[in-house]
Amino acid sequence: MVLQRLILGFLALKPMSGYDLTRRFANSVNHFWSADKAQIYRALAVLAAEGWVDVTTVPGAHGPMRHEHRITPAGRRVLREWLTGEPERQAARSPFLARVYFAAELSPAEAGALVASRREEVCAHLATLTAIADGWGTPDDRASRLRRATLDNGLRHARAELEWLDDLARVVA
Amino acid sequence: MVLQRLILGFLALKPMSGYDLTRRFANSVNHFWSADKAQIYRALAVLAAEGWVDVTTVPGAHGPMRHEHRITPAGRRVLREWLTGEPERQAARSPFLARVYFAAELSPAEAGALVASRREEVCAHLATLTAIADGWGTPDDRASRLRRATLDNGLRHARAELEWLDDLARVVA
DNA sequence: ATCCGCATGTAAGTGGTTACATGATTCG
DNA sequence: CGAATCATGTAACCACTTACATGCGGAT
Repeated sequence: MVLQRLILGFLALKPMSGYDLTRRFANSVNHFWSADKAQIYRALAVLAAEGWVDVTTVPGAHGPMRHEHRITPAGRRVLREWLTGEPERQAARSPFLARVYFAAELSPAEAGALVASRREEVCAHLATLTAIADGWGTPDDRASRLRRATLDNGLRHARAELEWLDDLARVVA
Repeated sequence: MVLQRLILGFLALKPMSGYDLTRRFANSVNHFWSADKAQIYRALAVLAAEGWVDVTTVPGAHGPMRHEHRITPAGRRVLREWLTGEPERQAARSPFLARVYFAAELSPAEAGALVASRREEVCAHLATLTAIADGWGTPDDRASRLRRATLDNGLRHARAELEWLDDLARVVA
């Protein structure tokens, strides 16, 4: 569902092939939504069947044929309805917190290693987000500011996680 | 995988039935892992088939028969291996950030409503976590402090989200 | 020739959700 | 007598992941 809507969002900007969308997902929304090509091709088939996109086959600039997907008026309606509709609730699922919950089974040293490895992951993630933000540059219009806000969200949460890890390090010791 | 390990974690504390586990999930780890009974019963069948739990049928105190699941030494080994093993990476997926990313399709008023409704959700979540924390009382041993830390994680992230929403409100206006 | 990037998809499996289905006991 | 709680599960479906499979065109 959300994946379909995200694809409609991208196609509202310009027509794209499954390949284009796969790259887009990888380098512009990957910090809050990951999707691989198997999923994307399937979702595109559904969108076409629903009449939310039209598909035309065009010769690729260098290589095989491209299937270009263009959003239809019905597709735009669906996109708007999603944006203004009821929020979907996401089930909380954190494998790391699951480990922390049962970390009393571990020695202080082992628990410390668990926390340390998490800290490294979060630092790496923070660095990734910062690099993406630098790459995007300073946002100048409303759309850019909103896209940038999704990155800031990740940055804030990463910093919150690091602060919490500092507390946790004291608990496991 | 993680669900199976969580169940082993609970069974390491004491033997339980699928019903017991369902309630446990609902009222002690729901803030970082949700699981419904259909999943839990399926996972228990797998754990039994792997030889990580033993099942005995005992008469229920009031009602039908209970299937009591007891962790085996092999099960304890699997639990320990999970706790000390490589961290599983979780795919980021936030339906709300997905909307924000494409919120330029909305009017300022509509985008404002989106942000406001999110704020209410987060406030409600914060209240829920606070209530759970009050219900648990002050942790006195290591295990309790670790369990409590999983709640503190949620509290920190909820507060970070609220701060970010304040920034976002300025962007959409 | 061979590898890389472009471009398309299918198949099998895992994990999670929702709805269905049954039946006992206890309390009002 | 009916509703709630205890207690068990199955079936169908949806979303996501991983691996497989194919083939063109351009660069080394």
